[in-house]
Order: sequence, then C-alpha cells, then structure tokens
Amino acid sequence: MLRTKIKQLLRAEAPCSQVLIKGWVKTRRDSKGFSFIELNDGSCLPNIQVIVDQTLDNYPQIAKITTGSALSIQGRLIESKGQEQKWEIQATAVDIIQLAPENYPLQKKRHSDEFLRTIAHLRPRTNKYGAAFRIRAALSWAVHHFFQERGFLYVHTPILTGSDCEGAGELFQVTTLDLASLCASSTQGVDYTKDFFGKMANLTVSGQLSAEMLALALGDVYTFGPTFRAENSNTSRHAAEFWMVEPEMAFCDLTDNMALAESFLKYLVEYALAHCAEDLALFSRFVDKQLPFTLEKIRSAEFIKISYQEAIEILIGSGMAFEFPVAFGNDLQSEHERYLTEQYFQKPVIIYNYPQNSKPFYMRLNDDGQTVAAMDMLVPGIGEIIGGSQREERLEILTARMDQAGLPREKYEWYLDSRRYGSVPHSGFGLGFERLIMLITGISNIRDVIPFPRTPKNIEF
RNA sequence: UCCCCAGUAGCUCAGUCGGCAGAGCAGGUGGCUGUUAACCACCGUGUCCGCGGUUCGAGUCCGUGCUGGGGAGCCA
Repeated sequence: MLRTKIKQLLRAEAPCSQVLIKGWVKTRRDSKGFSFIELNDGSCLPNIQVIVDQTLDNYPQIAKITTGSALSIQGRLIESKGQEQKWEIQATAVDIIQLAPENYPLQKKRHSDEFLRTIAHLRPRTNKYGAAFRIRAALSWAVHHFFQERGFLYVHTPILTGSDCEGAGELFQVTTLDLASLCASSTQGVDYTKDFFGKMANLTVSGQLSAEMLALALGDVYTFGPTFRAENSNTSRHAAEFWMVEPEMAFCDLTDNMALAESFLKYLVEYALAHCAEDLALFSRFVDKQLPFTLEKIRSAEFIKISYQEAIEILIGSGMAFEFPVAFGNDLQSEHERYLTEQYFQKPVIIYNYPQNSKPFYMRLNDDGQTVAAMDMLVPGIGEIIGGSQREERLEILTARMDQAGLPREKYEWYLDSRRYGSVPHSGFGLGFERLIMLITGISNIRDVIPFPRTPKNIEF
C-alpha cells in the first residue's frame, strides 16, 4: 500500500477504509483503553490524530512511544469524535520504525530560537521551522512562476569566478593549493599559475555581470542561486551564504525596472497569502501579530517611489534627531531608511537616482552628471530587500567610471565587448531571498529562514 | 570590526544587601480521563560559562577570555 501524505488526509471529503501514513510523533496521550498519537509527516503544519486501541497486540510497546519516534501506521480514516479536528485515524496496525530515546531535544513546549540554532539539524521538525521551510519552498516556486509567466529565461551563471573585483563585497577565495605548506614555506606572494585555474578564483558575490551578457542575447533572463560574501557582518540581516534572485532585462530603463520590482514583490506576497495561509497563520499568531497588516499593505498599496534628493529633503524636514547627519551626497544610514519606510510612509519605498560616488561603476550615469540610475527598495522591519539599477551601456562613460574606481580594464574586456557590439539600454536588480522570507514570515533573524545558516565563525552542520 | 546586554538543572527562567542552589516544563512512578502543549500526586536532577582576584564567605563584587543576543558599519 502506498503511503498517503497527512496533508491530503486532513483535506479528505469522505472516510476511507484503509490508509497508510508514516511520520514522526509530536505527542502521545493515554486514555482508558487506548492512546492518542499525534503524527506529523512534514507535509503540513497540523498533525493527524491517531487512535490506538489496547486490543492491538503490540499495545504495550505502543504505550511507551515517545515524542520524536518514527512510525508507520495503517488504519481507517474516520470522522473524529473530538472537537478540534474533523478527521482522525483509527489504527489497525502501528509499526515502530524507530523509538526515540527520552533525551530527544525537542520537547512539547516552546523553545528559544537561540537554542534551536544549536540543533539546526533537528529544528525543521518544530512547527515554526517546518512552516518557515515550507513557505521558503513555496516562494522558490513562486519566483520561477513569476518570471516564466513573463517570458523570462532562467539562466545559470557561474558560482566560481575569476574576476577578483566584482565590487559587491569581500570574496571567499577558492583554491586547491596546500595552504598549510604555503603558510609554512612562502615568504613571497602565491604562485597562482600552480593553482587549479592557473589564476586566483573566488566564489561569486553576484551573477549580475554574467547575467547581463545573457540578457543582451536572450532579452529577459533571471538567475536564482547561491551567493557568497566574506564580509564580517554580525547582524540579523546578513549571511555569508545566501540566495539571490537577479532578473536582467534588455531594452529596459530604470522606470520599467522599478515597476517590475514592485510587481515581483507583490506577486510573491500574494502567492504566499494564497498558498501558505495555514503556515502564515502560525507566524501571525506567535511571531509577529502585525504580519497580516504588513502583508496586506504590500499586496494592495502602491509603493512610494522617490528620488534620493526627495528622500534627503524629507529627512531634513522631519525634525528627527538622527545620529548620522543628513546631507546630499551622504549615504543613507539604517536609521534614515527605517524612518522613511517604517514611520514616514509605513510601506515599501523605492529610492532612486543616488549620487554616483556611493554606487558601483556599472550603474548608468544620469544626465545631471551627479547621480546614477540606481534604485533600492526598502521595506519595514528589514530595510533594503532589493537593490538594482539601469546599467551603463555607453562604452566611453563605462570605461571612464572603471578608471575612476581603479578597476583594471583588461580584466573586463569580455564585459566591455557587450558595449561594443550592439549595446542597448538594460536594467536589473537583485532580491535577497532570505530577506524576502523574513518579510513574509515576520521572522526577524536571517539565521532562522535558511536551514543551515553560514555566518562569521559559524559553519556547523 | 565597534558599542550595549546576557550566560544558573535536559529546556525556559527566578535567585533580594555578598550568607544552606530554586520554580515551571521535560523525564520516572502511580492515578484519572475521547484527550487536544491533557490533568492530579509523588520522585531525581547542578563544573551557577572558563580562568584569575577581592572577601571569614562569591551565583552575586572586580579583571580577563569564550559563547550567545541586540544595535552600528558593509550589503541583498
């Protein structure tokens, strides 16, 4: 007999005379002459209640079943006599796949997120983390849906990269050289010709430059993959390994780029509301009571779009005593971004046209000669969730900006070729996938939205 | 990397002015019961994060290290 997922049984419309379920015990309670087992198989948040009568010949063993044990149960799906569930299983056979010892770390109570991080290999079995990872899976699928519906091609850009200055942060170096002997013997520089690629190699910090090449051939493309930053960032919003979604569109300016970013975020929120209601309800109840309000606002409100100049004027006019001074040319600090999105507008805000000196070389210089066609989307509680720009398509200006930034032109000849042969206006952005999951679940720490987080000094599991 | 806070039973936490180490949950035993993180009674549980110092006496005060958390910077 094939096993049926618990999710399917809980949605049943009629009783069923014989079913097989397999899963892990959430809790067991005894009653006179029988035992209640709550079984969960990860397919959905609720458990299914199983009634085990003492007439089963292995009932003495069944009565000893502990939380965390793995079971295979055959029985009848019947209407429950209890108040809190429609369906339950009347067991005809209970096979103990493995009995969990009593030192099973997950108890029938609330654990702190800090403790659960120390048992990241077991926390997917908790209600909260199970729900978070189901939502993560659903939203991964939604990302593909959104772009596929719009004719974007899903492209794969390299994880290993030879360009040592993509400019988006500190890099993890990749090597097959024996570091132990290098450290012991070498007093001069490393001879990279002996390394695997014959030159220095790193893990990617962004697929953008490669994605641009594909967009300039295929039109509209997107990447969705892991990204690595070796920044020593110790915050609730940064991970050394995270997943990023990066669309890149040919014949697309900053206005269209911002419009796509807004539709994208709205689509993802709507998708979660439509497909993950049960799991989301857990987060609204136990994690963030404001969550339904936040999500509804993103779904229905038009996002604010203001220039950097306007943002500065609002901040100066706010009368707020900021720790960092507000002035044109200064970077917007966290406190400024939070004020704009959490207090002043209380919804997502896209800020565009930043001063060129604070942004990377590939962003398109505006006609004012001062600003670039960059945009950041800020959301309440998280801050920056999307960063993007129209790319500089004019060869002379691009090379001038590279020189300005001190980037060696010869290493970017392949990139510059795209500006030599049929260069066109194009744009794109990057969405931090973990930050999206944080926004949609209300989970406030990035370490809790990815199964096995990698942060400075932490690569356990 | 910088600033602030914390570290006590398997877990969550209390511990007053420096004076015998505590509770709830989990676990064990018994009872009751179509129960809902069941309930009732009883039972066990400690490197008080490590090292050093002050003191008759330190979980408590001081120094230092480690670990965790919050905030900042960097960014998605």
